[in-house]
Amino acid sequence: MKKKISDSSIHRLSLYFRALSLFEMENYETVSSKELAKHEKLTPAQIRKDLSSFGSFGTRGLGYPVHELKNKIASILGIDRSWRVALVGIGNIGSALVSYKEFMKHGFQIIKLFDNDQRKIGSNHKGIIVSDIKNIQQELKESNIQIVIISVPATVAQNIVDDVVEAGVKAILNFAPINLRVPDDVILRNENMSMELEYLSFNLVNYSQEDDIEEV
Amino acid sequence: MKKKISDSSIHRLSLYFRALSLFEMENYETVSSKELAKHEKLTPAQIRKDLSSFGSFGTRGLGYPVHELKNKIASILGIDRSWRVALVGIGNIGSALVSYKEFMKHGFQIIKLFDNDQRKIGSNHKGIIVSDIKNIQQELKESNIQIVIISVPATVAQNIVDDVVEAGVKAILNFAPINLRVPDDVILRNENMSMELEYLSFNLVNYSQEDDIEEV
DNA sequence: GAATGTGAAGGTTTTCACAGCA
DNA sequence: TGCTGTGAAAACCTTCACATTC
Repeated sequence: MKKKISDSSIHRLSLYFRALSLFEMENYETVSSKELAKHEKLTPAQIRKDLSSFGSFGTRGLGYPVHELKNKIASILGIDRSWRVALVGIGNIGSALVSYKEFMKHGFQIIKLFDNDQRKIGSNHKGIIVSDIKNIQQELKESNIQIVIISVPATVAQNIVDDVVEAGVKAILNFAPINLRVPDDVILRNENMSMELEYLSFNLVNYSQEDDIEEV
Repeated sequence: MKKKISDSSIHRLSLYFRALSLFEMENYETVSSKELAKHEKLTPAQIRKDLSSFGSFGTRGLGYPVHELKNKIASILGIDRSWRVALVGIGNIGSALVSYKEFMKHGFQIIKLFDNDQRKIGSNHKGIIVSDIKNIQQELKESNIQIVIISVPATVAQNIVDDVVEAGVKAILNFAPINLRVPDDVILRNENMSMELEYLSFNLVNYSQEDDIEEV
């Protein structure tokens, strides 16, 4: 057991979960890898391979039981429970994330907010009082926070992450456009929104229709 | 020429650009693949490979000229120019993106906003008057929009994308948690913020320290 | 001496194709 | 018959290692 699961495979599990939620709402009992593949623009073989690394969930000749598979994936992804999340930096992006319903839907409960701006400290965002970042270590521990979202300017992000790590948090989602250093036992992911726009511009510049005629 | 550049390679170019901007600010003249690699937690070989698919930018024994390479990458990524961007859906996420400075820094100018909410239409966000989504096709064409950002609820996203495509836009960045259909000549990228949180929870659940002892 | 540029090797991920089961 | 589960093959991506250049 316990082969390494690839990053892309984990990401695809999120897609499967989302697709299955939709199929469930439309009262599908079962769904085939082919249908799922079509829905998410993937190949049936890939879906079967992905799922097979966690077990045999389907029935030959029939497909996968929608409700059951959805629950199974939720459990694999760890979104069948509630996660205690804190968010640091109540700027543009930060405020938007506090109200972002998709997070709650998947069990990510933002229950603590931090900022260093005196005007924001003590204010109420969606029922949460903003704490002073000075007390972050203590408060993260007290509230048993499991995941921290960083949405502060790049210049201060590393210092904050150091505090967060020292407070014992093992999972961090970083929106600051900078590469942060964390110890090996801490999982860090970056959300870099410019990156996808740059991907678009790269493709607009390099692969516009006309080019396709040429070869080699 | 014209080998296919991989998605991850394009994404890494964005990282190189960011790192080079920093090195430039610190007045580095040249930088080696080793230094860049350390900065972005990659391998030197990978950086050299990535860059070599676009040309020979370095000097053996010396490294890469920071300023020049930065400009070169900007040109490859197409961020050495200004892009005309429209944003649809002035909700939580939408409003945050309008004020997101990283976009402007990389040449992505949000110059049109659309919404279907009568209370928002006509209002002013960062100097832009929100247009009625009814007129989206005409206004996208009139303003020569090249990239559209979708930040509307999942239920209405496909309809809007259909309009956007019909207006001739070839690049779309989608924040709605749904898989959108577009023709082959339109580039669509998805920004799925829950996905990264789910990646974190997967790892918290499946790979906590203790497990590492076991094998096979 | 130092660091690039790059074929070749090695590793990982995806796809194929089919045996096996409902 | 229809669709899963899975080894094997193919495709893709990363790392190695070294000849080459400054």
